[in-house]
Amino acid sequence: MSELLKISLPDGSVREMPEGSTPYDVAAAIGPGLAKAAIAARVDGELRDINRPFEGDAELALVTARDEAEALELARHDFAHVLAEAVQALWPGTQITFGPSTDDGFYYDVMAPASREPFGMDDLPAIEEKMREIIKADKPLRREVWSRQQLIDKWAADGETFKAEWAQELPEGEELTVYWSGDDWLDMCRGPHLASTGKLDPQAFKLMRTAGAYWRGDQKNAQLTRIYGTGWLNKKQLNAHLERLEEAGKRDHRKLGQEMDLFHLQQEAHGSVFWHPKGYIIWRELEAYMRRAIDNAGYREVKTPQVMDAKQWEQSGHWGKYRENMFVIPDEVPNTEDEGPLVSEAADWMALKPMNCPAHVLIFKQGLKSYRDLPMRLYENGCCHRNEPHGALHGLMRVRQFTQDDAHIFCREDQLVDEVRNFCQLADRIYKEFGFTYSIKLALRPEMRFGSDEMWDIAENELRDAVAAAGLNTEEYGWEELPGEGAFYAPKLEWHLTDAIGRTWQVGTIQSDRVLPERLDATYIAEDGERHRPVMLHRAIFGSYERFIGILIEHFAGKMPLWLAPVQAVVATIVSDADGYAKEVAEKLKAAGIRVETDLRNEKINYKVREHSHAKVPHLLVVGMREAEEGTVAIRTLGEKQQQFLPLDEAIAMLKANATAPDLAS
RNA sequence: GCCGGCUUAGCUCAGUUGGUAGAGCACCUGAUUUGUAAUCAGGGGGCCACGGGUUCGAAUCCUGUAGCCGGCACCA
Repeated sequence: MSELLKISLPDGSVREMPEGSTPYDVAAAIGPGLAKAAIAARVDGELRDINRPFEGDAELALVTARDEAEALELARHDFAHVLAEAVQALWPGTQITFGPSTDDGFYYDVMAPASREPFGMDDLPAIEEKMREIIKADKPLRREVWSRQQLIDKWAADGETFKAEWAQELPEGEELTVYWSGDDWLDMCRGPHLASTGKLDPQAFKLMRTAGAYWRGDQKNAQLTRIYGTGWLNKKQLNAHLERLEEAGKRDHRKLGQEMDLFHLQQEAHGSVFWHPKGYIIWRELEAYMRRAIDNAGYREVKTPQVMDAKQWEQSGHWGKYRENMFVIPDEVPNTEDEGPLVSEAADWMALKPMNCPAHVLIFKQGLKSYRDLPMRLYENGCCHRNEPHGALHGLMRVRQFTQDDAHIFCREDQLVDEVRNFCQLADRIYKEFGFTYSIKLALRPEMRFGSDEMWDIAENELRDAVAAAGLNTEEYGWEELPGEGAFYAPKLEWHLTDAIGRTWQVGTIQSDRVLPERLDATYIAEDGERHRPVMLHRAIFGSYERFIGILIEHFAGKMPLWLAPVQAVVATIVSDADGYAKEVAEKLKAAGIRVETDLRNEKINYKVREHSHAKVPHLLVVGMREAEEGTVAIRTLGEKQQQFLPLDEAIAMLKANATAPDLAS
């Protein structure tokens, strides 16, 4: 005689259910409406299939489409399975690998059969069609527990070499599961899944693109085709998402950079930016802002050589570990007479600096340093060159020539945590002044590195401690540790900002480094009269001016805050009679430090308004004969419909106040 | 670097099965003196990314290269 299971529900009630019953049975027992609405279950906190029997007494919370996060996750995961099934149905012999859900959908990595090329955009409509068929067939998704050997045999028999390889590495003891789609297709998967493919809305997904992706994320492995889709609960959500993407496209800094005449890139200098006058105003404002910040924080600014001898790079370790990314140039005028080969010894080469750190150590090393000199904080707007993989270049976000707001802090061990914490606070203040929210990560020791494990233990722990001291190691700040992602000389704290379409980019960093001071033999004289090794903190907040400006443009959709706007005001006339007054207004604004232009063209005011609005000029000062006689201006502010009529003096005072940088505003 | 796609006027884009290149905006000229998101008319503009091939003939087909776009890998 089987016992009854006690199933506690969120409202505190307990239901007794026969052994072998499922969350669905509970839902059905409560009411037909709930049975229909329930799509999955949280059993003792774990998200599970609605049809998976209880294993004992349990706490149950039924999941419905109202639980949007869970519902989306389940749907996207199911879409991924349906995608894989569809591809195999269309092209037998296709190998499948993995297909997770993503922030806005799903993907699946597949390997096309040897008989055909990798899948491309042209294949997507057919796959979508097949996916809809599978969804409409309403195939039950059934969980089954398999042994590891069963899995290996199954994949080997099917010629699924990737799956077989993975199954080989699965742990022996663990409960391994597969999910059947109907009774003719299965994938190994932890689950959970919806009850059947028919729970998906066939109109709520769209395949977006294909891309190459390496098996297990390793360049040495085969390249699979990754098919990306976006997936939602219904068509309305899908359309809203597609609209969001379109809107995000309008914020793209590459597009706005061209439209607003800020900068351009061209083939002959790919990866290096041509800054136009308007774009460079933003740069100069940021530079001035950062100089104020570092002056106040006790840094001193320096400037170091662009090119140094390869011997120097050998000593710093860059020649050995970073040379692939360095622009190397011969330290010799080629002999044009016989064009003899240039020798390849490091001694005969020079290299453009990919980083500023060695040069800052060289400044530190000039003269004897006392413990009283520490911490010594050297700052540089350092222009670096890195020969990045061409596929990595991306507008302003990833370039080959860039300028870092780079500083190196030389300090004693006992000063380190304070320095890191102070830096965290400075970075926090600065990001907030720009209106950014950031996430913070700790990148741990990489495979290719200098220094002992003990040294890395210390370095990693002190960064952890400093972040904890600053209270930033929380979910709110997206705190996460990234194994293997550190630099070859030090672990890194990383600050990340997000672009228009949700990609995150590292901007700020601080790294505690004991390797470079050692390699370049930096020392100071301590209280004991002996030479000691300083610790070196590498740090940046903008990361690079290029990337930071790219993110600013996308964040503000080109509508820069007044203090950063390249043109802060345009004085536009209605009739030529007011030209004289318009010039006078512009002169006064200019004298007050406002970046102003005049528009005296013989065009209708509607035309001028439209044009300057498109150009995202924050303030349009319209003047006609009325304003000229009264000594006023009509101010139209970007994004506002109402205009303000102000006496000229008041208008100037207002603009001047609004154009103050946030760190200078009282 | 790898996979897929793209490259036509300053910009955004058309261009049928291969037959000698088009629009809108911008620009120039003229007219228009206008009160808050496009005044009208006329004009000039192209090595169809670059190289090689197929063809009587190539923007169009094939092939190589470069750059760009989306990912991957790598990274600020």
